[in-house]
Amino acid sequence: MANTSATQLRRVALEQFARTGFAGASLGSIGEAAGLSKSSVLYHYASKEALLTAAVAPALAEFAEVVGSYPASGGPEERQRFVERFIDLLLEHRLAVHIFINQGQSLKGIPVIDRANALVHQFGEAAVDHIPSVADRIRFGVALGGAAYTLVATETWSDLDLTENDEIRAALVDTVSGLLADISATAGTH
Amino acid sequence: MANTSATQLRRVALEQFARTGFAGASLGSIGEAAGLSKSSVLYHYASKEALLTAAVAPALAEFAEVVGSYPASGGPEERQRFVERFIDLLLEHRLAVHIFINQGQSLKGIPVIDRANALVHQFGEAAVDHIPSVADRIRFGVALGGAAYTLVATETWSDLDLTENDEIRAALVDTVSGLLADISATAGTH
DNA sequence: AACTCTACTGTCCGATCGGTCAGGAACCGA
DNA sequence: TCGGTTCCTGACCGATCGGACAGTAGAGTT
Repeated sequence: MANTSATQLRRVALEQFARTGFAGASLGSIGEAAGLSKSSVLYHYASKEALLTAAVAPALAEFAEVVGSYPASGGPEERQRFVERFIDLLLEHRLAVHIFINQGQSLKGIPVIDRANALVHQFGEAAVDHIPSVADRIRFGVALGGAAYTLVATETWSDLDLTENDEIRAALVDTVSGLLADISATAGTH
Repeated sequence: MANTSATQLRRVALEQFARTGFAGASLGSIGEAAGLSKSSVLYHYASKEALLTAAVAPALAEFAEVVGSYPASGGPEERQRFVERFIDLLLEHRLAVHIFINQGQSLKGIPVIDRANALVHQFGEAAVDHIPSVADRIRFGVALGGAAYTLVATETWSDLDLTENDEIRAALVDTVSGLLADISATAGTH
């Protein structure tokens, strides 16, 4: 029941949309990779856009939850918990995150992408709100963006299994926590 | 002489290839944005692939130079100089870097992209060679990948002029240097 | 005036795109 | 055995893609 054609299509589509881009991935090649015809893809999902929506929906929901839990004001232990949640989100949904980051602008107009863009914007505003200096905002961007990018790059250029790799998770949490700790140290003085 | 149709086309093409993806950007839309017809685009560049090649050529040349100057063994002051060169490269050629990072896999087979991929690979190998621990490799990835991503994201979601912004450059150099300093500190002990 | 070269364009072509539609095969409870 | 539902398919359509090609306007040259 868990491995239906519909879920298989979602998986394949997510990967191709992330790798080749939404425009570059054709319904035919997605169907072929899933062992189906183009017509069958359109049987399960009414349109290419609907397939994209279904493919990124779980990531979007979890992303919204994590962004909502951002501790604008809070102690270092709350911040630590947030970083871990964020890293876990990136690990689990790195393909969807890759789509949001790299195609968020060119796919404007597609509702699910607009919702993701709104979340990113809201996240950025919340962060900028309590991070006054340019240097600290850059640090914030390098920390979170760097973590997101590193996961995609690692998967692209090596063959490590990221989902089950606690060492990588720990290293990411450590690096990002370190960067953000520098921020709260200086931001706390304003 | 500097602002010919050919150079204008290169600029427009670089931006559209980065934003919409190589597959998503059509010769017609590139020509339209440059005030020319699709036929004129193909007059100046024999094919879409040739246009891509011409658009990223300067970035690729400089990238090769910078990667070649990577100080596998060297003091902290050499490392500092390398970081500054790298950040300047990202600032100047961030659109091309964006293409290399995000479309390097899907555009395999195009010579100029293969050359860029080889450089990235060579860069990664050189780094991994003298960075033994997983934690430090992650730190390395977050530092350089995060810097590259942050520039593109900043340009995407804000309207700052990055080329002339010394504050951002300084913040990036500082952040990346800090991360890499942690690496040389621990890597020196092996 | 005739010629040449450069920059540019409109038209046409085959391939591929997303999407529609009619229908086939397997299984269903009645 | 039958009608209904689910899953899947090939054939087809209009649009758009990258690219080929013939031709034109204009500036120089002789």
